[in-house]
Amino acid sequence: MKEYFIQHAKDYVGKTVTLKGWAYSFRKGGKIWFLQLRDGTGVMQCVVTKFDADEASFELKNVITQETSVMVTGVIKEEPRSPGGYEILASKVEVVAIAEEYPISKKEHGIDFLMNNRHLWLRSKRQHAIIRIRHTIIKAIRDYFDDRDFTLLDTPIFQQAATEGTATLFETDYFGEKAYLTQSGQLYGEAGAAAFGKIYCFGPTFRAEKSSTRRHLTEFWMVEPEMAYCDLDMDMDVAEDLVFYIVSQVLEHRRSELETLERDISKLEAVQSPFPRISYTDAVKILQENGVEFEWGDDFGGGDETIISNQFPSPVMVHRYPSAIKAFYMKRDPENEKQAMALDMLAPEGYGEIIGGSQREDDIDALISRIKADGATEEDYSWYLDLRRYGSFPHSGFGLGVERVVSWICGLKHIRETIPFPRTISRLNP
RNA sequence: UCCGGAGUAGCUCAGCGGUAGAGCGAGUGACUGUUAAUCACCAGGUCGGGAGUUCAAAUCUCUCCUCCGGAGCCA
Repeated sequence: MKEYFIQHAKDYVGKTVTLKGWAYSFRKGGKIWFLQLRDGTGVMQCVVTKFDADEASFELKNVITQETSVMVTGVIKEEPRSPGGYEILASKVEVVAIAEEYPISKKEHGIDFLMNNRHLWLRSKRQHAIIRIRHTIIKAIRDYFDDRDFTLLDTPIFQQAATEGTATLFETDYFGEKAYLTQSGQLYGEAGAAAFGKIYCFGPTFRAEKSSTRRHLTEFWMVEPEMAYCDLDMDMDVAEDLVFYIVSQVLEHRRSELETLERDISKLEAVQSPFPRISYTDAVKILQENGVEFEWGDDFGGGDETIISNQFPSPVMVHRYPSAIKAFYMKRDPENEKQAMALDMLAPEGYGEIIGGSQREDDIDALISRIKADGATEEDYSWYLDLRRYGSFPHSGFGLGVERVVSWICGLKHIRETIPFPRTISRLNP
């Protein structure tokens, strides 16, 4: 049996079709009633009159409630008076299940109420638009790597050792042993780069940070490419190219969703490659010129990132951070030991860091001494060190946080709306 | 963890020592072009929990809980 979806309504003009969905809203009259039918792909106005529909269908106006599941059969026609430009003149309306009084109305609600009803809130226009843009962003990421000879390498979620510092690990019991939820697939990605040349991993990531801010989730999605025979400049080339591609795909395929969100699209259209690349040292100068008391060696706070990113319409890449504030696996700058071959990409409009990456340390002795300096042992990282023992190679990669990108592209005030069921420090349900 | 704000009807809020309120939503009725419809009628409450002050507490005090905003923390 053929299925019909509201987003393809223009292909159905003049045809009799059956639409299946839920009652989004309605207006009831004495001899006519209007039903806005939502089917997940769009909203269609259904017109039910005493003359065109059978009596049983017409009388359903007395029992139908918001979010009642219904099937409507009728002819699709163009209609300027309809919100979507098309409507269906119903010959038959069938109720599948009457909905109880729906808690989410079209008026204002507080964020706590909406988050408690997240499973229902997803049905509303705005959330629908965000999740569809998220989908397009994720598809763009996958297409980007798949089309450029990267191999997908799925990395484990249960891990034995930390990648990004032990303070933010979620600990779990693994048959009597301690295991941790992954903070990053990177170390495994490096093994993959030695096997396949160019790989990416893409999956959920967990950070037990006690951060309660508009840009932190405890569970978020990250894509991490890792590339053999790739230095920091090449790494930045890929990061820039990927983000530019994501933005262009959203602009091409999700314009109406951006409009639903009232996103200033000109800000996205202003994103142009090449993206600016500045060193950490230059970034410090920008801060100082803007009156911020900042010393070389400190890490940027949220406000600092905003000042830096506001200098540019495109995302800006800051490279060569002080090695002291960066992870053990990052290669030192051959020209300055105090700097790591690291890069962060900061999104425009104050959305902060969307990418963090680096050229990796390929010298085994340097790695071992830093592992020890962090209080860990060679044993803890024995398989990782094997990657340097058996054909060490220059390589680089980065991680892109999907929700930060969704938040920026959608122009959201808070990251909690970027994922269907957000996990934050204060929310585990629904 | 710190600072600030808030918990009153299904929802959003007003009331701030003296009879528990409004708008929206729900319900009932009218309407053949509605877009957050309009109009009329109507139901709806352990004022976050506990303790205290007072003749009297939604209102003042203490305490706990929850949420929100910011800071810190955080590739």
